[in-house]
Amino acid sequence: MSPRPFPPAPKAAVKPLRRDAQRNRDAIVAAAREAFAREGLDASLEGVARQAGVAIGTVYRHFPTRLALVEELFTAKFAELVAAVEEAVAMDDAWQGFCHYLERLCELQACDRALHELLSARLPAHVIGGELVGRARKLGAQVFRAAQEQGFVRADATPEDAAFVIWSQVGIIQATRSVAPQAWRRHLHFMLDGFRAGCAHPLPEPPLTPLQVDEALTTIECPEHECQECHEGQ
Amino acid sequence: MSPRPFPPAPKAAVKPLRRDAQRNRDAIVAAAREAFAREGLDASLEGVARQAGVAIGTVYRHFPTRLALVEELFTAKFAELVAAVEEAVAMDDAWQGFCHYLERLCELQACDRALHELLSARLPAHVIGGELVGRARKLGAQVFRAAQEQGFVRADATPEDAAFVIWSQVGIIQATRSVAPQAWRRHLHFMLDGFRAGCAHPLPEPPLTPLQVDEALTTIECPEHECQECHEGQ
DNA sequence: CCCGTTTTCGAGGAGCCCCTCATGTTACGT
DNA sequence: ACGTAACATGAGGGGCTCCTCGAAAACGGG
Repeated sequence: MSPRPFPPAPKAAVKPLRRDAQRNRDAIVAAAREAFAREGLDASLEGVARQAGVAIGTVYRHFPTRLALVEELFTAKFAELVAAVEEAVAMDDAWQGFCHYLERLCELQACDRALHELLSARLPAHVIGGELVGRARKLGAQVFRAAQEQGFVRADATPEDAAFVIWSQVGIIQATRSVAPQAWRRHLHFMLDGFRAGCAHPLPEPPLTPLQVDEALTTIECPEHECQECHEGQ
Repeated sequence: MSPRPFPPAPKAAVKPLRRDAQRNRDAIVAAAREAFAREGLDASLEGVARQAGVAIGTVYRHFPTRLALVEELFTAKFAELVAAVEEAVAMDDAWQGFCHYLERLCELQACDRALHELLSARLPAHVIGGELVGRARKLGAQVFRAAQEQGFVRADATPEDAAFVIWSQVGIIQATRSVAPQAWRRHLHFMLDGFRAGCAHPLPEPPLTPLQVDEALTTIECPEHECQECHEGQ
């Protein structure tokens, strides 16, 4: 990867932070990155503050809401994801593109618990990834269809079935991470074989519609009961 | 059989509960069943008490620990599971047995969030299911091997790979339950096709060893804090 | 009907977390 | 060197849950 060719302030207009403030902000982001990767989206902000060596109030000054912090942390990751899909699209062999796409996706999930919670359902994706997620999904569908049209992927599958890969890896990764951190790759390849044309047997259920996937992804799976994040107004 | 001089205690030996106590106990169990099915193993015991119409202290009198309550609720379910596997073992067509086993397993998971947390990793299984779980696993392996020996299941898979089905369904069920409650069946059939001989392509990772599965299942997935193994690269 | 035993009740200590805000501190332009 | 806006602090109020324990109530055998 080459360094960014763009001039320094493409999105300036942001007030420069005071030096100490910037330092603290960086510490918070670093601590949060670790905590969220390890503990998921519910990581304690007080823990983050402790780890960063600042008071809790400072965290709230920089990131008025948990969502703001999550956004800060994960737009980069989402960009990585989009990059991966774009690579996949560009591949000649559509099956290899398909594999690459899913493999990269799972790889990203595997190192970051919060990311796979995000990808699975935990927060309104549009709030976080914005158009990045939309773009990734559109491109992903494209990759899928290419592989299907070239006859690699079974005809009765749809791009929505790729969601099964994401959703299923959540459990696999969580269960095996401490015992065999790469086991998800084995599972992925079982699933890839399941997607192949040639050994397709009838499926008992219709595919999810894009809308259903959308709902499943937007439905906030909060820790039961009432979820404050459902309420838009802060 | 000769008459015993002692009052028989064939399997009871449990002190009879006072009538009101029994009533409360039943109410607690019923409320807990609902709450655990809906909210998982972390369901609030105070919520259960509220729902059952008793005070929190009463819950603790009947079930001194959360584990005791879970045990009460789930030994029956585990027995159902064992029954399902036994049916599977008895089937002539080993592939059908295999399918039946996995389908039934997933069905049980699908209606009960706590159960699939239990089956996945959330609590030391030996504490709960005791020999039931052990028995189910042994029989499950038998079903698997039969299907493999009859040439239905790919040769490079092992009984341990069946754990992937359980683990993966956790995410699927959670994500799709509110939108398409039967979607897990579709996913299951993708996986079944992935297990079939005939379309097997090389797998990138070795299978888990029985011991690894055991560790993964016994490792208490505590609510965060303790597992920092998971970090690797960035 | 009475009284010992069993059972229930629910306030309360302890822990963890969220988020706010009045107060004190610091950086930086002039 | 100084004033001020920007920033940091952390106690504190509000929630939720776990679990304990002494006092009060209910049961049921004699």
